[in-house]
Order: sequence, then C-alpha cells, then structure tokens
Amino acid sequence: MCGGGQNKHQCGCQGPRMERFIRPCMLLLLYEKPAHGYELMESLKEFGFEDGADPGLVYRNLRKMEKEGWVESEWETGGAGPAKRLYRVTEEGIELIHEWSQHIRGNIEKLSYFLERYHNSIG
Amino acid sequence: MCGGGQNKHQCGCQGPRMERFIRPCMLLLLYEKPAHGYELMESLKEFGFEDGADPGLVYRNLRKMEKEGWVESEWETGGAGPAKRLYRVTEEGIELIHEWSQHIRGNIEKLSYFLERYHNSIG
DNA sequence: GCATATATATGACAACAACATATATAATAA
DNA sequence: TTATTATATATGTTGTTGTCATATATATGC
Repeated sequence: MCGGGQNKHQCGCQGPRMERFIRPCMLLLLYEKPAHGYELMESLKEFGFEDGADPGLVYRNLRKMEKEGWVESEWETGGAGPAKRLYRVTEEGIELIHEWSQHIRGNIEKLSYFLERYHNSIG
Repeated sequence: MCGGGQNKHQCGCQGPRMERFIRPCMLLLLYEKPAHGYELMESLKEFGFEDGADPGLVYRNLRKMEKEGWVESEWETGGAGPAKRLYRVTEEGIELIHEWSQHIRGNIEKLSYFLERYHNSIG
C-alpha cells in the first residue's frame, strides 16, 4: 500500500503497508470474473494499487492461493498472444472472502480509532 | 493485527496484518505521555493489539525509531523495579504522526472501497 | 526485421512479525 | 529464607512477504 517500491509516498514513514490486502482483492476480482494474472495486475489499480501491482507479487500469490485451494486454474491456449492461465475462485475461496471482509471491517475500526485519538490529542 | 501469533483469529486467512501499524500507535502514545517499553506493551491494547504487543516487536521498534530520530530516551534509575528507559517523541516524530495519519486515512478509504465492492458483488 | 505489448515465472534481497529465550531487579507469598 | 511472580529490557532465529530485477515466450504493429 505504501512503503516504497511501486507504491511510493513522500514521507519516510514506511507504513502501515497492509501487505496481504492484495489477496482478498484478488479473490474478489476472481469472484466477479475469472481472469488471468496479467489482467489482475491491471484491475488491482481499482483497489488502490496505484501503478498496478507487482507481477512477482501477483503471480506468486496466485500460485500460493492455488496451492491452498482458494483458486483453481486452467491453461487457455489458442487466443491472441501467449498462453494464459485462467484463474477462478473456489468454494473455499469464496468462504474466505466472507471471513476476510469481517477482518477488514475490524481493521477499519482500528484505524478509525487511531484517527479519532489522533484528532483528540494533536490534530 | 491478525495472522496468527498473539493476535490470533479463527479463519485461516492470515491477513491483512497491517504490520507497521504499531509504529504510529507507539508514537501517538508517546506524544500523549512519555513512557517506557513495558508500559507501551500494555497501552497498545487500546489500539487493538489484543493480548498486549509482543515485547520483541515493541523494544526493537523503539530502538529503530530512536535510530531514525523519531523518539529519544533517557535511563530512569532509582524507581521501583529494574531501570527503565523513558522514551519521548521528538519534533521529527510528531511530524511523522501527522503524515502517518494521512496515510491511515487513505488506507481506511481503500479498505472501505473493498467492503463496498464486496457488498455489491457478494455480501 | 525490430520494437512493443502481452503473459508467466523465478532469483535475490531486505523488512518485519512471530516466537523463544536470556538477563536482571524488586515485591510478595510460602 | 526461599521460591515465585511482576517488572523491565534485550536478542537470536525463523518464516513470510514486498520489492526489484531478470528471464522467457508469443503475437502485433511499424
């Protein structure tokens, strides 16, 4: 999210990065429409990955989530360009989206508490 | 925040953890009142670090932030118990709190976008 | 023929949370 | 008196992860 690299920001604060936020985003995108990695890199911009997500991050997460059984893939040959691996979310992955949403809700509350407290003491 | 360890949750989702959220929280606490590490471990509970933050995490972050010039410390001997290192936030650290708050605001927006989209497609 | 866009993949490195453990001091309970 | 607990700081080790660089291959446009 921030902290140098492709999602730079000006201050030296380096955080918080919310590293694994990319995973629920990817699952939700795949729920909406099966897609391949290159496509996800683009559409992740909508979730705040400003310059498009890092390819290594996307592909490795897809591999890992497939290993975990959250997504499944099939090769798509015969289209334009090189062969693409089409991913779709599994039932298990869909359950995970629901659980993740709960945690994201909790994280919003925690971040909001920080902001509230910040305003009361400094802001 | 979640993802195993001291801040466990039941689902296997492992994220997002928002790792470095501890740093702005520590700075804000030190702005409100100079404190030592052991004290911070306790008061971090108020920010959602449920079982109290990990000692290693707290002390290493204090060291690192002192190295960066965001906090400064002095030994406090002569009280009850072992000597404690009293930390206070520097001017530079205070500026950082402001910048961090902006990013936290941004992160809330991103997480909220996820939730909104989640509700529109599944929830 | 050559550059570019598309598409997937991996190697290397640094940052960080997580967990375990070591240390010392004072107060309290047995 | 001894053992235990609370206080307080610190470090070593491991696994995960983001980041960056790079390798590979295919199709399209110039």
